[in-house]
Amino acid sequence: MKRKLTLKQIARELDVSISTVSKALRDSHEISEDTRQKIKAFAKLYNYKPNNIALSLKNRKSKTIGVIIPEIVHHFFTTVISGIEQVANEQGYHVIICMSNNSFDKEVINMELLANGSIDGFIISVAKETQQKKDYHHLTEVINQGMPLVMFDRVIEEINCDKVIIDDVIGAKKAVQRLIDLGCKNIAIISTVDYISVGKLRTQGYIQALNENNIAIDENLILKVEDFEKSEEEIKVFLADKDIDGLFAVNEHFAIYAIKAFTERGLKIPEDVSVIGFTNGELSKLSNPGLTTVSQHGAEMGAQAASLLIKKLESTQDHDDAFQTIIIETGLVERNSTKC
Amino acid sequence: MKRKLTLKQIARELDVSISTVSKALRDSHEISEDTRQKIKAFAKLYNYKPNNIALSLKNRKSKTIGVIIPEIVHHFFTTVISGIEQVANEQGYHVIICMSNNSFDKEVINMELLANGSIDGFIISVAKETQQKKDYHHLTEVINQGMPLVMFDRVIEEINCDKVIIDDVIGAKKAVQRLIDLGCKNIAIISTVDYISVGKLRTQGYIQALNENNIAIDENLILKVEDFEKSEEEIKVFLADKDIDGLFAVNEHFAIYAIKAFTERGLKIPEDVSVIGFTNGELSKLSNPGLTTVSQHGAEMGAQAASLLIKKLESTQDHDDAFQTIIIETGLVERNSTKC
DNA sequence: TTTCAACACGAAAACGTTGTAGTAGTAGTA
DNA sequence: TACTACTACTACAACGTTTTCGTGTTGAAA
Repeated sequence: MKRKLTLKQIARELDVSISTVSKALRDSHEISEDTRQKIKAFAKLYNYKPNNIALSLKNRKSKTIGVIIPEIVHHFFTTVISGIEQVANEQGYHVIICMSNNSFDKEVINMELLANGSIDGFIISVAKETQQKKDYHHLTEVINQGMPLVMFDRVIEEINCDKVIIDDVIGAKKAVQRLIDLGCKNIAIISTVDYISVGKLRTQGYIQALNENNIAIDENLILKVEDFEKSEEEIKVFLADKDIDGLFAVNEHFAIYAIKAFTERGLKIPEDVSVIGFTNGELSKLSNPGLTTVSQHGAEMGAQAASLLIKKLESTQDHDDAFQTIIIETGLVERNSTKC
Repeated sequence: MKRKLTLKQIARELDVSISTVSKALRDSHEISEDTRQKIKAFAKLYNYKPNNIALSLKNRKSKTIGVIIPEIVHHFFTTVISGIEQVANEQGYHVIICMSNNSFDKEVINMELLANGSIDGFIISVAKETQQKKDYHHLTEVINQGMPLVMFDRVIEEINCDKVIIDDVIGAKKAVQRLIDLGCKNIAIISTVDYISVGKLRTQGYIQALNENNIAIDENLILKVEDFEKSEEEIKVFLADKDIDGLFAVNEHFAIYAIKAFTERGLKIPEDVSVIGFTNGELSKLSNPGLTTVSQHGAEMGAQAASLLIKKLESTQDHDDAFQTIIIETGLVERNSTKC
């Protein structure tokens, strides 16, 4: 198998020194026009490309950002990645992605893999399991090594670093307020167990909205889904006997399962029940009826996260440890699952 | 910012040579039990981790596989990645992912980034734009450099390399045959323009199924979607005046747009029209009614691709250029969009 | 006493770069 | 002639590893 062309080979071939080749290719004025042209022509002909690994080793940086996401299924993460790539590429950085699949172990392994030289900094949304376990040693370790880290979406408060989040509370509140404005009297919520930060916060928003409108909280109308895998069944059972006219779900899946459950009971959306989900993804767009959702502006989040990270990477001040938390505004995309 | 601990620092600290440290950490018998323990304890205490970049440079391999996918939205790709990771991790390889976002340029840039040392081999599903442009220089270049490459799903016939595909023709044929067996008389297909290989092949399957059942091909029942972005509208218009009782769509999106269009016309699924999609993803599961689809066994594909690649990577024979094409069987997952 | 193996360690090269410092050779100046 | 200045290069160190090949010190056998 042919090895890649190196400076050394070019040097030998053209009977000059390695330094000369390197300099010629970087257009150094130290090298005569003649030699420069000759070397450049040769390099181009044989398609010379510098070895990134060697460069990384030499420069002690890779100009690469590592992104760790828990699951790729959510369209939301795709938009975040797009945002990250946009900004990163503009600034001459590359992006590589690893999936943790919501597994703590995988998150740790992937971070260790990348942290040992491959990348200059992390952008991460932590795995469910990590939030649950509350074991953050891999995160603190990376930070202690002096590698910048930016968290987005699923962040961990205890960790001191830059963060980009949406205001889950306000986002949820907006959604529930909309349901109230539409005249809904009995509004239920389908959320997640509390160790998932976003679930917890969105539930808070739900409660605040009700409180501010002097509507009593009915614990029976709050479902905290335990197991994502079995959520469809859980939701069906939960909704089976509920007499509600409004529903707020903390993600797309739950909202769609709910619509399914309602439809099967013969209820009409939005005539009988208005439903609002969270995360404006593919599913919401394609669902039937189209799902009204809180939109998270993923691209914006990704862009901000990348900006923060790169700023840290390029700052020469070693102890610029003023960490920021950027809050991205949410929107409300109205479709046909809410009456107008 | 603290630098990572290196062998050199350990050596200086413990007043031994770098070689000694390296050997001690790798449990060489050349080093006395005493020193070995001392060094290992120190390394553990200060959490020494070898620098991957240096290792890659030295070994001229990174034990990392690069995966390039066109879009992450499709649940299908997620399952493929899982399959790849499964096999790769078992064999001590890591996986990094880059998205081309279906852009030719991004595909090229990402490949060049990874090819220059970061990875040992590629697993790729090419971008739409690449298939359209028929510009494969980045692929051939990588191959010429001796870097193994495995294509999956969207493959390019002209390129000589290992491939993992499903039999799109047979998969489509199965689906259409099912519609015929269900008693459908007028079966339409929503496909893509022919430069997308899978679209072309699935259309062939459709035609074969009809032929084998002595049903005449009606060109009016064949839609080849040009622009993904505008597909919803295109499909709506196409279906507006069609009197059909069966529909086969070459992906989930098209199937769901079709169902939406039918529903808006007041037609019932599956009573009036049976619909089958391709790719058994999230959308099919969550759509209402659940969508009957051809399943592609993504994890299996990923696993096979990774196996093929690793086999090539570990084979010492330089000219083991017998390339394989593995065909993964498709299944049919029946849900409620087809009557039973 | 000499010779030799075993032991425990160190020096150095290599992977592919880049940048600094050094050095021939030439031309110009006093 | 002798000095300087410039041109056009080359040598070398460094990034962090691993590994091969020394090498000095023992202790034991001859």
